[in-house]
Formats: sequence, C-alpha cells, structure tokens
Amino acid sequence: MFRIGEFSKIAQVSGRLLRYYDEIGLLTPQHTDTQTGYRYYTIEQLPRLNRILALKDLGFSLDQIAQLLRNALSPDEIRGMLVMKKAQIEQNVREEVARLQQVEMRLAQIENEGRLWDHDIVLKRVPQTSFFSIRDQGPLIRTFFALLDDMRSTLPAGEPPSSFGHLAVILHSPIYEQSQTDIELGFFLHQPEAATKALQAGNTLSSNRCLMIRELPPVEMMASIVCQGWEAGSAGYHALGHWIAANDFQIAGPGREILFELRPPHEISEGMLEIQFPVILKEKTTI
Amino acid sequence: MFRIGEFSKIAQVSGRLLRYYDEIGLLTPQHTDTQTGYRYYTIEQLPRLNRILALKDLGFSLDQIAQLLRNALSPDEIRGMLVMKKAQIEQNVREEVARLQQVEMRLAQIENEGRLWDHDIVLKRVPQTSFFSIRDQGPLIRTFFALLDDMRSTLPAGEPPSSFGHLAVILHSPIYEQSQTDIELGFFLHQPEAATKALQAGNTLSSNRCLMIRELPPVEMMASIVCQGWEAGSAGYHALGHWIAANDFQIAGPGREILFELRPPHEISEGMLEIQFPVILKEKTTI
DNA sequence: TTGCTCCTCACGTCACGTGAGGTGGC
DNA sequence: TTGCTCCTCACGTCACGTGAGGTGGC
Repeated sequence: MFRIGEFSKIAQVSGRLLRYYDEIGLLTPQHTDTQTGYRYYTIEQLPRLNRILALKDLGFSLDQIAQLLRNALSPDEIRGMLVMKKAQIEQNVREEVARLQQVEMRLAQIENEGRLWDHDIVLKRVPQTSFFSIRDQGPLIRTFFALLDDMRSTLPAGEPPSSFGHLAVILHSPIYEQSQTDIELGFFLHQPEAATKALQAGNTLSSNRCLMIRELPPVEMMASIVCQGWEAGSAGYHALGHWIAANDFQIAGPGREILFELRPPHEISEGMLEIQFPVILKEKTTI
Repeated sequence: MFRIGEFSKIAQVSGRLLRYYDEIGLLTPQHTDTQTGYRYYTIEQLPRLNRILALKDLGFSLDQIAQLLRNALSPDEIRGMLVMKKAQIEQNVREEVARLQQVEMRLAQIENEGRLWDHDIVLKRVPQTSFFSIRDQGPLIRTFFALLDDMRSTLPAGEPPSSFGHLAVILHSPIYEQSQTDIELGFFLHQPEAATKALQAGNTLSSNRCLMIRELPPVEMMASIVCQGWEAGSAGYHALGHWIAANDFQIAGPGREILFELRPPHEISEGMLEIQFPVILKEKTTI
C-alpha cells in the first residue's frame, strides 16, 4: 500500500491527476480511509494507470478510455474505435502538414516583402461545401444573367430559402476570355437536404440547362480578396494575379466569385463580392 | 453598415464569435449603438476578420494574433514567431506520426490476439531524461552491488537528495550473458543542476570509475512490465521477450531496469521494479 | 512539537457553443 | 401587433494546475 505521494512518484504523475482519476472513477484507490480521506494504492494498480496513460497518449479522451478499460466492448467494437482514431490522426497529420506549408509561405513572404500582409489579400483554407448550381457557356455577362434568371425561376418566390448560403460563380474557363466563358452559377448550401427538397418540388427550367447538386472539394490554400462592386472586382483580379505570381504560387483550379449581396438586377454589379483562387506552390523548375 | 447577423453570414462565422472578438478587443465593430448595444460592422472590417481566421488556422492563439495585428512587432519579431510556430508544428507532426504507429500496432495486436492488452505489458513513450550514472563490466550481480556502493559513496549521507528520481540500471550487453555484462547504474534527475552541484562537491570514488551526467534520448515505443522482486523480474523478462516477438517487434536499444524502492542491500532484491525495452516494428524480410 | 503529507474546495485555462430571459425595429 | 434580430448574463467544455486553508501522522 502506497499513499498518494509515493504512488505518484512511482508512476511519474501528479497527485492531482490521481485525485482527478479517482473523482471520475477511472482509477479508484484500493482503499480510502473513511476518517482521513487518505487514498491508498497498491502496486497492482500501476499497470492500469500505465494503460490509461498509454491510451491518453494515443489521443483518446478519458471517457473513451473508461469504456475501453471497462471490458464492456467486444474486440470488434475496440477495433472500430481504433480505426476511427487512426483516421482522425491521419486527418490531423494532413492538417498539420497544410499548416506547415502555410507558415513556410508566410515566412517566404516576410523575407520578400518585410510584412505579413499584402493589401487585403488573405490566404485561407476553405472546407468542402455543397453547391446547388447550373452551368453554361457563352459571353460572360450575358451568360451570368441568363443563369441567374434560370436559377431564380426555380426558387420559390424567386428568393433563396434560408437554408441557402451565398450566391457564387465558378469560373471554369480562364478569366481573360470574356467572350466565350464557361461558368457555373449557384448557391452554397448549409443543409443539402433542403435543396434536394427544392429539386423534388419539380420546378422546371425555361431553358434546357441542368440543375445539379455537387460537392465542391475542400481547398487547402485559397487566395482571396474582397471588393465592393464589379469595377473594384476587376482591379481585384489584377491584384490577386500579381500577388500569386510574386509569391511563387500558381493557380490550381477554377476561381470562384462569391456575391454577398443579392441586389436587384440593375444594381447587382454594385454589390460586394469576394474573388477566390485556389493556389499551390509553384514547383521549382530546374534551370 | 451591417448588423451582426448579416456580417456573420458574409464572413461565415457565428455571431457569438464576433461578440467574443469584440469583448476581447480583437475586432471592435465600427460603431456600437449606445442605447441598444447593437453592433454595426463595415465591409472594411472583413479583411481584418479574415486575417484573424487565417492566423487562427495556423495555430496561433487569439492573444498572439492580437499582437501580430497590432503592428507593434518588427518584421524580425514576426519572423521569430513564425519560426517558433513552424518548429512547433513540425513537432506536432512527429507526435501525430508516432501516435499513428502506435494505433496501427494496437490494431495488429487486436487482430492477432483479440484483445488490447497482454498480461501487464504496456507500450509507452518515454521522454528524454537526465541520467546521473556510473558504468562498468563484470558479472551481473557483483557489478551491480559494486556500482551501487560506489554511487552511494558519492551521495550525502548515502541517501539520494530529493531532486533525484528513481534508481535505474541500463543493460548495455544482452541480458542472457549474466557472467560478463556491461551495465550502467544511476539516478534519473528531475533538476540536472542539483546533480551538477553534487558533482562539484568533489566526492571522490573509491574505485577508478567515472561519474557522468548524460541525456538519455526519448524513446517512442518502450515495452515495459512491472514486477515485484527480482524473481518475478526474471519471469518478466521472459514475458517481455515473448510479447516482443509475438507482436513483430524487435529490440531497438539497451534495456532499462527501474528500481522503485531503494531498500537496504540484503533485501533490495525484494523491491518493485519496472523492466523496459525500446522496440521498433521489425522490418519485413523479403522471402 | 515540528515538518511533512494529505485532504477538500474553488478558481483558472481557451475559445467559444448553447440556452435563458428580455428588448428593439420594421 | 407579430416575428425576427439583437442584447446581456451565465453555465458548460476538457483535463487537470495551482493556490488557499485546514488537518493527520511520525
């Protein structure tokens, strides 16, 4: 029998930790003096504590550890927990590596320019999103309004329901070809089910275009700038392009334009928008 | 001017987050109505919010972000923060990868044996430690007592000071060669400075052996078992050896014996001890 | 008797999420 | 007037660390 101090020294943990594990029932001392409240541990309890610490190190919560040690789980259930944990750790690794890239990028930037921020361009990660959209080709402005009309005609009362997010345009063709573009217009979806319902409502399009719901993949590095109005947006494109080149990035996919304000058609070009381009570090070319 | 709801929708964050950032002074609304308390934001504040979110994503705390955005830091200081952050993330990656290995090992184990734990053997990570030691070769038992005597003679009153940790033995030669072993005996150190002082006190050894303080490297995977007494310890060695082979590990360095109890010589072999061996996954041999 | 160890509260951590209960604006 | 949005508390999160203030054991 050891008092808490000895036991904590043997196990290389704090007394507070042992008291806490007692409190939550994870490791109850062999005996507790009812008079003094003193906790007494035995050496046979050390392996259990070691297991707890080992599982904690794997990233399990104390709650999960309690389950794992209660012997209430079948090997299959334990395997399930391990597989989930493995996937989670792999995800963590991917995230940390992405973070690392970003930090390295910032470091390079500060070497080049002496500061962390260029104008109002920010680099961020964008998670996976559902996108409810319609796509066509043609001259930029005309196609945009045609798609917008089509989209509106599918919405109840021409207004996007509250489960819809912002209006966005995905630019599938290079931006400098304004006469023959390939663009996709749609709404981000907070709850994809709501849109499915809208689709099922059976609204038909006046054109023979196709409504679709798809998942936009997550983007690790998205260079973005916010502009007020399409005129400023044009300048924004230039700034973004310059910034991307100056920081040794290259564009790695279709750009997006997010329209924060859904104004009536005649003044829609005054609304605020965000221009986004996914980027990756330019691979170094051998000389 | 946007009310908090609109601004939060534009920025894709919660209202609570904006209120919190206001509360800690990280992002104060352009204007707050003194009567109603309503917060009003402008579009010019969006880039700042985006920067905050981007830095948060890199793993900085809100406190650090506040510093970074206060423009109170020189480029050099910012670079310093980034370099530190980079090192930290790299450390995280290493840790996550080690975790991943451990989880994979557990998965293999549950496939093989149908349970997570074999007897009382646990696999754990052991951090770097300072070790205050003395080393010699010879028959195991005799050399052990000789080294222990030597070590005692250097300690004030023959007792280890409180800054010393447990007594341990490192087995530099294979354990089955009991007649001609190479062992290192010493104490783990909580505060290396204290031991340095002990060394400076100038105690000389009766033998011509050498006291040393060195850093034991961290061990990612340490297979360990706790036994009561040297007899049980002998069985412990067998169990460990069996377990290591059965789980496709191989021993990857000198083993350790940690003696938790420093009893008087005639009954020291009754004390509790932990046997440890660093292991790695056996590389798969091509058939 | 004097230290030393142990005890039980109870607050702090970090960045918000999540109600509760109440009010302003169209 | 009715919703809708906004407000301010205030508790909860997770696994303890860190005192404060008091008592038991040799």
